[in-house]
Amino acid sequence: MTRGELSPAGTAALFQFLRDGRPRTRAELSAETGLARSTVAERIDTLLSSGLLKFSDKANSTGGRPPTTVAFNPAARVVLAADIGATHAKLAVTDLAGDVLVEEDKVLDIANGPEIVLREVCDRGRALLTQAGRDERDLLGVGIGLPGPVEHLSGKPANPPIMPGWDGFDVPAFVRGELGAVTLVDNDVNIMALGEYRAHWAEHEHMVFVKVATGIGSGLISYGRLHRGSQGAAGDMGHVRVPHDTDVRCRCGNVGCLEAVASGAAIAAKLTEAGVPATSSADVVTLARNGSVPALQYVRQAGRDIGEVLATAVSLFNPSVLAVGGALSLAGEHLIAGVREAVYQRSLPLATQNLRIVPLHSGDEAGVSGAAFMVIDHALAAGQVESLLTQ
Amino acid sequence: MTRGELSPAGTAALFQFLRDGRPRTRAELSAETGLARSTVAERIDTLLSSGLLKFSDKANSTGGRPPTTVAFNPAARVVLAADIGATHAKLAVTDLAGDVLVEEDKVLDIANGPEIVLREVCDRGRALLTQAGRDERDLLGVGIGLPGPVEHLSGKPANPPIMPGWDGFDVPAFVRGELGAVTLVDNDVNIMALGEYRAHWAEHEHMVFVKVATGIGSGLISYGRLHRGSQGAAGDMGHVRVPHDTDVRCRCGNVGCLEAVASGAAIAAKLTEAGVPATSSADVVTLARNGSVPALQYVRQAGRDIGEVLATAVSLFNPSVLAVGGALSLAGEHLIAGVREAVYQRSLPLATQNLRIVPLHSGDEAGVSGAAFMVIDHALAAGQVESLLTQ
DNA sequence: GAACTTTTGATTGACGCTCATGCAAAAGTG
DNA sequence: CACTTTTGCATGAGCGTCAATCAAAAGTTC
Repeated sequence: MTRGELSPAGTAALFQFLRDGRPRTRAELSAETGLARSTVAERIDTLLSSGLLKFSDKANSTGGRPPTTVAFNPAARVVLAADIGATHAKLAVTDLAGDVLVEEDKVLDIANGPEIVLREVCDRGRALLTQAGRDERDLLGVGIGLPGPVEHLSGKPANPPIMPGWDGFDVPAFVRGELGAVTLVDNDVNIMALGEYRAHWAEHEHMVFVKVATGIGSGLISYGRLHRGSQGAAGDMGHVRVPHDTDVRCRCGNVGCLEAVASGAAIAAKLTEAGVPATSSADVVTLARNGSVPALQYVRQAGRDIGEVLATAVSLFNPSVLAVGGALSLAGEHLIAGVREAVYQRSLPLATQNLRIVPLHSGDEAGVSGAAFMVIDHALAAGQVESLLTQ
Repeated sequence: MTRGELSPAGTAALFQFLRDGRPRTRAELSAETGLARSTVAERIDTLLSSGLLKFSDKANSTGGRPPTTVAFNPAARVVLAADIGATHAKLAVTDLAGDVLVEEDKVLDIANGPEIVLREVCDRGRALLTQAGRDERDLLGVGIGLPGPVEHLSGKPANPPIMPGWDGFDVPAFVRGELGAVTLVDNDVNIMALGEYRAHWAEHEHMVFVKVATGIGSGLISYGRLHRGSQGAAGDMGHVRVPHDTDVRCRCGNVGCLEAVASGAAIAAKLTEAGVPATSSADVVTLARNGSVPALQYVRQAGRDIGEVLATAVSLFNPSVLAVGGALSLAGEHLIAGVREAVYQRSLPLATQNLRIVPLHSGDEAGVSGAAFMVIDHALAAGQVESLLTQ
């Protein structure tokens, strides 16, 4: 009787050991998993020929033949990631480590509706694949971030305020029709949170990410996983009440909403009123960078206001990392300084003693990186790897 | 070659299918799992003899011999659960469905320190076991809730404000020494949240539970799992700022804390000041039940204040259930009415359209029930069941 | 360069788990 | 009582895992 051909479940289980990217020798794997050397060897062979593993450097010899090591091979497949905003999009092809291989910024108008926008994304995606030297058969999946609430399970936008024509549109079905690949969708703040978390803070359990731009939103990571909420609406911060400024009217109809007080749009309005013309977050950032005193003051105060709300989030959610990103965070350290000021003042010592309040480390790649991780986490999870072994 | 004796992993996997308590026939299990009839039969035998399954009613005949059904047997083991408060404790022995078999309320002072308190809990626990007709060998584990922050992984209280002598005490080691059973510990609000969730809202993904008594705290359930936070301090609501009343000083040194405005202690103080003497939450409840107008007004206003903070929690966390419990919630519908008023006013429609704001369904059993579920979930999870099969 | 050490790949038989099958007894229905 | 369906028991085939062995490969040490 010859030895068995393959055990998909067992092989996938071994692969999970190697997901972290650290190279290991066969002997180490045998010891770690408790499997026999022959079993490990056979499974390694399967994984090597599927491409999911690759040979790594030889380890140091201890007097005899040095052991070869094998490691996760991020180049086995690629992911197409799209971070779609209201007026432009960033596309990228990443490897399985979430590292961007090629990327591209595109001007597009989300208001053109899903067919036009998504077809363009798919067309440019194909071009990027080619540019990266890969093709559609290498696609592990497609990850898309959209600027509005998304029901993640179905991939359909849910009552998005700024995406005419997108409500209920079956994004995964459309993209699958174009590119033939599994497609996952989430809102842009969530994928930024995921990208920042997985790229820089994965050893922490809980994180809060806040994006301050034209609007204000946040993403929550609980036990390393995005907390999406029951409507996919978790992280909404824009219409939380700020503990002062209760007279400011918000477009939502309420008063004192954070977005009406501390968003890029709100600051621009305040500046204009103060005689310093500004219409957008970008204007505010430019002014702040050029040393405009009122701009700096307003940005810092916005940081404090946001910090007031984040103090509540910190008390409730008790994260160990609070990351601040979005266009307004590009106006130097003033925003985050205001956030720190308010959070440390308003939170109990227990909640802040191990809390790090940091600017976004990922820069503007956070979105596509997170979209990629969303796909990678799904497709490389336990129970999904088997399908990658046959090919 | 005879058929194999047992496959612990596979048998445990079959058991997970039956965890929901629904009786099933062997044929159904074979179809659901894809396993052969003979394999299912053998595993069922193993589970029956371990006691984890029991025979259930016969299903209806379709013309021939009616199939027997098997179901999860909650009586296979028992759990000792303790919900320890500042001045008294509730102990219970539950079955594996979390149902209370026997229970007991005890007066005790947490300030006596861990040895005295825990020894008494263990002694009474043994008595309760006997009363339930079981003994220590039937113990699946012990679950304990404590009135302060707990590092759940180690089971050690972490800087508890009202538990002198408990800081860093190794509760699981002590209890294991007394009763020889696995012991899990968490704070009392978390176990109440878990108890309420598992007993009444398990089909929902996300829940927020708030306990309003002498203090104010909350427990968060994310994807059916307690979100404990990085210091085990998640859910702290007492020192979140209320968007008005910013002049009220709190014992924590800050101003405008929710606890200084809306807790049972705060209401009692306000009533006393208004000429209606009251010193505790219980006094407030009694007054409110007797129709004291100022008491009703203050309770309702406390509900609004708490609702203001919960509105933020709802926006951020986007639960589908918000459960309100704690001593003050016993003062009729006034507290929850205030909560509803503020939450619905201050939250976006997307977050509230599927939100239910409900009083605690579990009553004062929520704590022990949650402590039991904490143990059950841990011990009956994938990978833990195997150890129960050998015996 | 030779002897030694350690890893690797290939081979083998033993063993245990799962499956499909068959059969007789059990326990109902009509 | 004939019929139907479930159940328990037995059997051999197939497959995966393991332990053991051996020879080749690839370094280190003297």
